[in-house]
Amino acid sequence: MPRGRPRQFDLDRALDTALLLFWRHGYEGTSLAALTEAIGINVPSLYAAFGNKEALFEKALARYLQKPAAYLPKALQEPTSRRAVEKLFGGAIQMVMNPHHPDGCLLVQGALASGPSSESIRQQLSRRRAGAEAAVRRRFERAITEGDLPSNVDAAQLARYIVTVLWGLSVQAAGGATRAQLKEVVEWALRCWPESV
Amino acid sequence: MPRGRPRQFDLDRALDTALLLFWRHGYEGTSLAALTEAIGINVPSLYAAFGNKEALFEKALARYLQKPAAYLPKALQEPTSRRAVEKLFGGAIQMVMNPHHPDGCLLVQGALASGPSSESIRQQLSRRRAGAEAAVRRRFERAITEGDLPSNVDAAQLARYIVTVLWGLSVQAAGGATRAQLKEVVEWALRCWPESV
DNA sequence: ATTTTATTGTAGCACCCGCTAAACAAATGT
DNA sequence: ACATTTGTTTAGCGGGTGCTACAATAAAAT
Repeated sequence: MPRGRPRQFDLDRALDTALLLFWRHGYEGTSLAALTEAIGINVPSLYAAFGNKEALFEKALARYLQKPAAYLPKALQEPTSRRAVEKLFGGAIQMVMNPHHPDGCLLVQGALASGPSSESIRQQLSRRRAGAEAAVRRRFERAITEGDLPSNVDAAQLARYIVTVLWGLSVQAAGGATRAQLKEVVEWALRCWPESV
Repeated sequence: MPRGRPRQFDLDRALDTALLLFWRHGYEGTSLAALTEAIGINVPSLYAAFGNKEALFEKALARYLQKPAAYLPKALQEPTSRRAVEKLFGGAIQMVMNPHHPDGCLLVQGALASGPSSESIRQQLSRRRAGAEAAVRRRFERAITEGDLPSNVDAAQLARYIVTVLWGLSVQAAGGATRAQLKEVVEWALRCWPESV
C-alpha cells in the first residue's frame, strides 16, 4: 500500500466518467464543475490526480483509444483488406450507436472547431485522426504487397476515402441517424471496392 | 432615412465578420468580446442590432446558407443526378478549401458537441444538416422518376451516403487535407454510382 | 429651437471559468 | 507515540462569460 492517505475514488472509474462527459459535450462544453460533480469528488482531488483539465482530457482520450476505439486496430487484423474494412465500419457503427455512451466518435466530437484556449486539444485530435488514417493506409499497403488489392490502387487515397466516410458516420450519428441507416451508408460506400485481378 | 441616430457600422459586414468567427471557432468558442472586437463595435450596439449571441448566430447561419453554402441547391439544378452530385462535391471542395474563410462547413464545425447552454444551437445545426440531406434526396427521387437513376435505387439511402461523405469532407478539411486529396476522395466516393439501365 | 427616436460609449451586473492556498484527515514509517 | 506522507475539504482567487442600465450623442419630426 502506498504511503499517505488512500484515494477515496477509483481512478479508472473517474476517467471513464470524464470520458463520457468530454465525449458528449466536447472539450470546451465540459466544465470542471460538471466533471467533479459527475465523478463525485471536489476540484483539488481532480487536480491532484490528473493535473489539469487538458491533462485529464488527454488521459480520457488515451482511455478512449484503448477501449471504445479499439475496434479500429482490431479490425485491421482481418486477413483481407475487404474484410478489414467491413469489420472497421461494423465496429464503428456499433460503437457510434452504442446506447451506453454518446453518439459519435470522440476524435470528431471532442473539438472540431474551438476557441483559442483549446487550440492544442483541437490539434491533438486532428493528429489522432491522421494517425487512424495512417493505420488504415498501412493496412492497404500491406494488402497490395500481398496481392489482396490491385497494385494500381493508391493505398493513401483509398484510406483517406474510407476514413472520410468514417468521420461522416460520426457526424451522422450526432444527428440522430439509426443503426440501419448507417449500415446502408456503409453498403453504398463499399460498392466501389476495387476487386482483385 | 430612419428616425434616430444612424447606425455607424454596416449590418451585413458585421454579419460576415461574425460568420467568420463562428465558422472558425464554433459557437461556444466564439465570445462576445471576440465578436465585438472583430466587428469594431461595442457590446450594446451588437445587442441592439442582433438581439443576443444566439440570434446573432442564427442570422450568421442564414447568411452562410445564402452565400457560401449556396453551391448545394445550385448544384442540384444540374440536368442529371450524376452531374448534380459531381457539382455538389466540386462546390463543397471549393468552399471548404477556400482560403478566404475557415476550412470546413459551418453546419459541422458550428456545434457538433456542446455544453448544455448551446444545446439549441446544436439541434438547429443538426436540423439544417438533415435539411441538406432531404434536398439531395428529393433531387434523387426526381431523377428516378425521370429515368435518370435506376428505379431500384433508394433515393434516401443514396442521399444519406452522399451527405455522409460531404460531412466527412468537412472533417478532413478541418484536419488540414489539401484540395487534391479531397478530389481523390470524391473520385472514390463516386465509383459506386449506379449506372442507369 | 425643441421634442422624439435610435445608436453609442461607459460602466458594471451576477455568474461561471479554470485553478490553488491552507487547514484538516487518514494512512504508513520509525 | 510521533513524524511523515498523501488525499480531502473549505474557501476563494483573478479573470472571463453573456448581458444590461444609464447617460451622452446624432439624426429626423414638429
